[in-house]
Amino acid sequence: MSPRQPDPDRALEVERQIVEAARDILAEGGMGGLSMRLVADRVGLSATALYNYFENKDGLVRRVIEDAFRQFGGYLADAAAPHPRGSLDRVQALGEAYIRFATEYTAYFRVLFSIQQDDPRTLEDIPDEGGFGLLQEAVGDAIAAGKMQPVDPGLMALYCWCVAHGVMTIALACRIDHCAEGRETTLPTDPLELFRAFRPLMRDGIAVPVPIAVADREGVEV
Amino acid sequence: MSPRQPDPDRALEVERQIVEAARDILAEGGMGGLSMRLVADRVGLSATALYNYFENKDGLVRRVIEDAFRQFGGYLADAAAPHPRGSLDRVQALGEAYIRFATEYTAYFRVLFSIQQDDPRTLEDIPDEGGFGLLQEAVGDAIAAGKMQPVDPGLMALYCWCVAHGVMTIALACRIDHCAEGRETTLPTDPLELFRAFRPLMRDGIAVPVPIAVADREGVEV
DNA sequence: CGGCGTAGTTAACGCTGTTAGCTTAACGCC
DNA sequence: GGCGTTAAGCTAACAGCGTTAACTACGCCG
Repeated sequence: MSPRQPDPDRALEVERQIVEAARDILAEGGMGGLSMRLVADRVGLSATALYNYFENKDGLVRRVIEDAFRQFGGYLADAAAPHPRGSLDRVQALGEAYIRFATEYTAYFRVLFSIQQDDPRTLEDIPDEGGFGLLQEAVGDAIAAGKMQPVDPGLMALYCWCVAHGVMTIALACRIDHCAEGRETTLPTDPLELFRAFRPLMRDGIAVPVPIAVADREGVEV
Repeated sequence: MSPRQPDPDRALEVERQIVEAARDILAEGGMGGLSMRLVADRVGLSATALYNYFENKDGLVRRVIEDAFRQFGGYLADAAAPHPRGSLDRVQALGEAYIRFATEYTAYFRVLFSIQQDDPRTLEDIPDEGGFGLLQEAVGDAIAAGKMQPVDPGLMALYCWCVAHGVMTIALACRIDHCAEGRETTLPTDPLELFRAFRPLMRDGIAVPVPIAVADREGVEV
């Protein structure tokens, strides 16, 4: 016995090339442009050879997504780094970086947060450690510093995430400018500008505040 | 001459059956389960016959989406009807109906607001008249009634939409409960509950308010 | 050298959207 | 009634997809 030994280094190298090709194709033409045969052509293999490295197309895509999530996490971390912990600016910077990443790497974002797939399990590992944990930490610090409402940091972080994610997904699915047709004032069509326009509403709320000290001084009026 | 006349009534009836079959298949198995041959089988035609009624698969899907958007608009209108115009409850009811529709008709919602497609133009007509216009109206009334911050109603409506949409798309793409792993408190995993948990944050903002009357009385403390 | 396992190949299956070409049926007119 | 015209359907086919089965070339070890 003792047949031919597998070469782990070479296998990893080929695997890396496959993932890289798949990533490029995905970034170029989106999910619809990705096929096993095309990936195989790029790395100079036949389509069936890919099945030696990945169980199936789903496995390959999953791998690309994992890498993209890691890159996403790094992107967010870089954006947060310049801002001091406990500051609202740090939270805002994370939100804006979220939008910028989605704008810059739209094809990735589309795949990362597609609502098409029936099994959201594939996404459950990476975003938490990468992105959401970072946001939750920043939010927790800001709450501890008295800059944000003293609520559950997880809930607060999730809320901030929802706003940024909502802005981006709506911007990708619909044309915002069309929502405002026939209006006098114009809405920002750029997602980042829109997100920034939301800042006052996020900070101070959508309802007219009823400050206690003022409320018992006179009738509620704004 | 004088050849055979086309029968518009029958053509419309067949077209209706095709759309209905496509809608059902979409609701059952999502976008991935929809194929021309399957639709054709359901209505007792061959796949190629569908091309007499729709330009291609995209056209058929677009038609189904249009219908779904109309249904969506009606769903929202029904939810808003019981609440008086100008009330915050009406706005909140619209938001909750948004979540409920997405939960109840998930397959529709996935197709309606997919971020996969590269052309968001297809979505641009219906949602405005159906859903967004309604929300914008409710928000405008609430602002006029002094219940909401006096900002551009379009911007305010878009903000509310982003929150609801963010909640739903995140819930569909990731598992919320996994975001909170290893935490002491638990986050609501149900989208509707989560949206309701966000209500205080939406109302009063995420930042600690600094009421003027209180701020100059003592140091800022919460 | 003989055997064995790795890493690749080609051929094929069943599916997809879509087109071309053919057939059937209904209608009005002579 | 027969005929031309046309709507509406059909089958066959093409190119592409993910995936499996069967086969081949290569290198190691005993």
